[in-house]
Amino acid sequence: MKGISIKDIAKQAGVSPTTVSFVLNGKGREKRISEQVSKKILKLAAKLKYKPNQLARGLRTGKTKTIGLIVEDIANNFFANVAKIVEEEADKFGYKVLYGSTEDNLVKARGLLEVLEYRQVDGYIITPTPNLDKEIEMLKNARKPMVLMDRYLPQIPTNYVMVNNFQGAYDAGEYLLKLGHSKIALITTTSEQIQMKERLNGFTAAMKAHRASFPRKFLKKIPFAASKDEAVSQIKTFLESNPDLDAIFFSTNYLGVYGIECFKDLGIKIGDDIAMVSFDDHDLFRLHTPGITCVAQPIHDIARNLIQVLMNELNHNNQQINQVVLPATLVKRESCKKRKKLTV
Amino acid sequence: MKGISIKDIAKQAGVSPTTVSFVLNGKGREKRISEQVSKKILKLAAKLKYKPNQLARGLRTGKTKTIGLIVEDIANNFFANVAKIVEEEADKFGYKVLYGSTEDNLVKARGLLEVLEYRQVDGYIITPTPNLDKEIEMLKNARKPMVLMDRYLPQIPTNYVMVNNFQGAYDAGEYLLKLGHSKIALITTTSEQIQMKERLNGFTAAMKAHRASFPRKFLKKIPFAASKDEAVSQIKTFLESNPDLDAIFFSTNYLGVYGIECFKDLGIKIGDDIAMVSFDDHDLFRLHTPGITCVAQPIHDIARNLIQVLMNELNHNNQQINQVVLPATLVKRESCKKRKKLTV
DNA sequence: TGTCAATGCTAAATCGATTAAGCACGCACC
DNA sequence: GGTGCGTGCTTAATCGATTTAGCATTGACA
Repeated sequence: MKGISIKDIAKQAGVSPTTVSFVLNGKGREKRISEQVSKKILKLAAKLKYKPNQLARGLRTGKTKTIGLIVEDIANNFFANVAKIVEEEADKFGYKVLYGSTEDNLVKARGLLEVLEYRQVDGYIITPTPNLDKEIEMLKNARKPMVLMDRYLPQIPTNYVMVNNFQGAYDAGEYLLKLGHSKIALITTTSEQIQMKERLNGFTAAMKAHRASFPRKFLKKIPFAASKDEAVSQIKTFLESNPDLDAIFFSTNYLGVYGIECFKDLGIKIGDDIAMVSFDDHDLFRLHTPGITCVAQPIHDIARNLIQVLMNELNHNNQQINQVVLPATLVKRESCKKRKKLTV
Repeated sequence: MKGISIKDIAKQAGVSPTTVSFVLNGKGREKRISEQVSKKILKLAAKLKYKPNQLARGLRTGKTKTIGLIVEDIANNFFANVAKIVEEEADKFGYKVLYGSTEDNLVKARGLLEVLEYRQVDGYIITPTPNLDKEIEMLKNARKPMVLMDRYLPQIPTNYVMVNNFQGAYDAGEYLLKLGHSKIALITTTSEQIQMKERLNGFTAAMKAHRASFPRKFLKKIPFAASKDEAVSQIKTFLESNPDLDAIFFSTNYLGVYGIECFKDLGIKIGDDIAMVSFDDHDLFRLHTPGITCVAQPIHDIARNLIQVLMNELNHNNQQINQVVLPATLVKRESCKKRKKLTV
């Protein structure tokens, strides 16, 4: 039932637990333990399948070899994929992952942070919710290793790993313009978070750069807290009151998914009646008929960079701040065709 | 930097750490600590925002208040959704979740189990890979609280929570027959795992019950280890060599997704040229045009039952075995129409 | 007055590892 | 022969909580 402890090995080897600890931590040489004794201990440890008790070790050293991962929603395609690779990468360094979803809710995020502190995680990967500034600031001041993902807090310089939201949205806008579309709407959320702002900025910059008009009425913001049904109904209303649109850019994957649902319900044919691009890729976008053009995030790179930055902090107590911005890729599918009719 | 410990409270309250521990663990009455002292300690603890050190507590009590969750693939819709609810439910009982994906690979599963043991999790929720019998048996013998999910090992009586695979597949088969289809294929994996066998059995039972023929050549097994491209190409070959099929039942969500991809590539119109049903629901199935009929698993119920069974084991050291089988729901969409042409 | 029990609390061991400090021994050197 | 130093190991404290055993004090009762 109970595991093998360092004492058991010590007893069998006829030495003190200290000696065993030194050897098993690779400090045999440094601590001048003889080759003979070292070998004997290592053999015994292997034979008894000794597994150090992480709790005891953690209690003494203050390190748990665990990292906390806070995502917006683990059931969301993007976050689930990142989480998976984060876990794999962390494992390579001997770290395990404790995770939780915030639903972008401040209270939930606070709760998660509290639990993670309580569990003494060594480092944090955080998708910050709105107004999480104070908590992030505190972690920063406590010099906790931490990386933000998907978004950052402009007021607080921290490590982060993100996709280039501006460029992604810019590329999408430019692409639609080059296909000949001119009446292009942007459907986004009311969220004031930086990633959403950047997507808005990138899109409008593309419009401006190509001297295309982008009137207010072509910008639809869906309340951040809206339920799925509310969001779908708002998008439908928007579509119905703007029947002459050429194309729509959806600023996140779930809005894009809702959009498809609206088009389906309203009998609007994607590609033929209207062009669409969505931020983020998704099985649905790939396999939908027609396929949905999207701005894909480099999920593998994001996850790898997150762990790399975190490990840097954990191991070298780095002072410098790492801010990684990765390029987004425009994946062209059939949801965007060249505009045929030159007049409405 | 360092947290508040029980000693700090003891010092400030002018009592011993023992007393503080008793009170904070709700044993004040039992251990005959006076109301006065109890109140003072509770107030101080609240004021200082005392958080017990889980490592120390775990070291002493042998409990970590952590459960290990082993899924097949956290990036898979079904598992991600279950994981999310498992986490929420576990949280209600004060438990955190450590998770990992096996990719249905025995070696990965062994590695995960080892890490979880090493981390001293209190209980396990496991999606067993093939040939994991020995490890499960060992956990069982060690009386570790454990629940299997999605499948079980017929040779080893254990707790499990699953959907009724037989009934789900039966319903799907029967539904297709009642729509007038007769040449119905089943595309499944070569996996010998129980959940896949049951789906096969349920489907063939429906055929038999309705005296429909189900020739060998209508059963296609895709090698369990096949890559996505291999699988897609095999499905295509199968479709091309059986051009007169009325309908296809895919036994898992990812095969259904591959199927859609094949139909798309081959220019086969789902619903019109062929009917399809897939096991598991998915955003893609819901929003595809036409919508894909599927056998949906009760994800919430599954997750809730998993935690309930596990908590039972954890708290009452239950001896009895809990085997929960939940009903699957046939979600009817447009991918299955009534058969029109009575002759080919 | 002495015994016993109840009351209210504390001392100290414990979980299993890490680590600062130091002990004993042998050898070299003046 | 005493001092100093390197070698090879051990002792004991420590992390923070839990828990067993038990110590004072008080009051009841014979």
